[in-house]
Amino acid sequence: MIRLSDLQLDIMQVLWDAGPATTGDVHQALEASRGLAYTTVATLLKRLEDKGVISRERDGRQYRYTATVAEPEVRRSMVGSLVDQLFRGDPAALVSHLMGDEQVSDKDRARIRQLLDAAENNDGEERT
Amino acid sequence: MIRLSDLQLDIMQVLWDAGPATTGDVHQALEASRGLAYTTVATLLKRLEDKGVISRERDGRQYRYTATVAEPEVRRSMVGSLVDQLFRGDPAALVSHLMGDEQVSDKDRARIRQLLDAAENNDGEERT
DNA sequence: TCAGAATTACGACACTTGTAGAAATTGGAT
DNA sequence: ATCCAATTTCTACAAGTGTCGTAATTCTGA
Repeated sequence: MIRLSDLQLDIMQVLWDAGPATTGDVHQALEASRGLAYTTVATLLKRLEDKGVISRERDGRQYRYTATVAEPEVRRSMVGSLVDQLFRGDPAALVSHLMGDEQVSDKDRARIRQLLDAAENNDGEERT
Repeated sequence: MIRLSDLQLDIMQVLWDAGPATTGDVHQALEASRGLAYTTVATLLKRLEDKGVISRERDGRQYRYTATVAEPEVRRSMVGSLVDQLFRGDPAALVSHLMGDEQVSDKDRARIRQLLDAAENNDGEERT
């Protein structure tokens, strides 16, 4: 089970979005939102490598880091944990929660319905 | 924003499910799944109290702990974080993920649709 | 070739969490 | 009044995380 913290996720996001990146690239990408010291970013990258979720390859004087786990995989893992933790393993309960949450806009709710309808149609197709 | 770890959540779950409970009660409730030392449970409860998510009240020689945050509130908070973190703040993307996740059974998917249909009907009613 | 700028490596420190033993407290039975 | 068993408090330690500074290394332009 992969479990990443907020900050770790922010870094992975950079690698997922931009592909292989150097410490400097990541540092810059997070400049606005986080404003971390360059060396902090370097430390974080090293730890993520130790953890096995990214790898690096020399590129001139620097390293270029690449995610070795894909975003959907991390999502699966983390959403799964959350569902187990907070919804007794019942994904439908999570959706139910979402539909009743004021934090979720009506627009979002509408989109969720559309989405479900689309999925429903696909099933219909398959059964034909 | 409330953020609780697995173990912390397990403890809260006991308080949510069983209502006010003593250290011994919690210890026993988690015996099977966790097998923690009595004093470990005591430490955890103290920390949760420091954190402000539970309170305690003397009851004879012992304390009785009560959750001061409700389960839905913690769900809101934690699901919100997850959505921000992993789905760029888009709850529909989370549902989309759920619908495409092999981890989620067809039965679950069917239930989610039902659930959405029910919600849809309610909206219809309101508009009548 | 060699000095300076860029980059990496290493070490540090504070905080949180998981874990539990030792010490102190205390309510109740005798 | 006192002792015991239950309960709480205190202390501790190992991991993991957020955060950097200093030291070491290494290209590269002059």
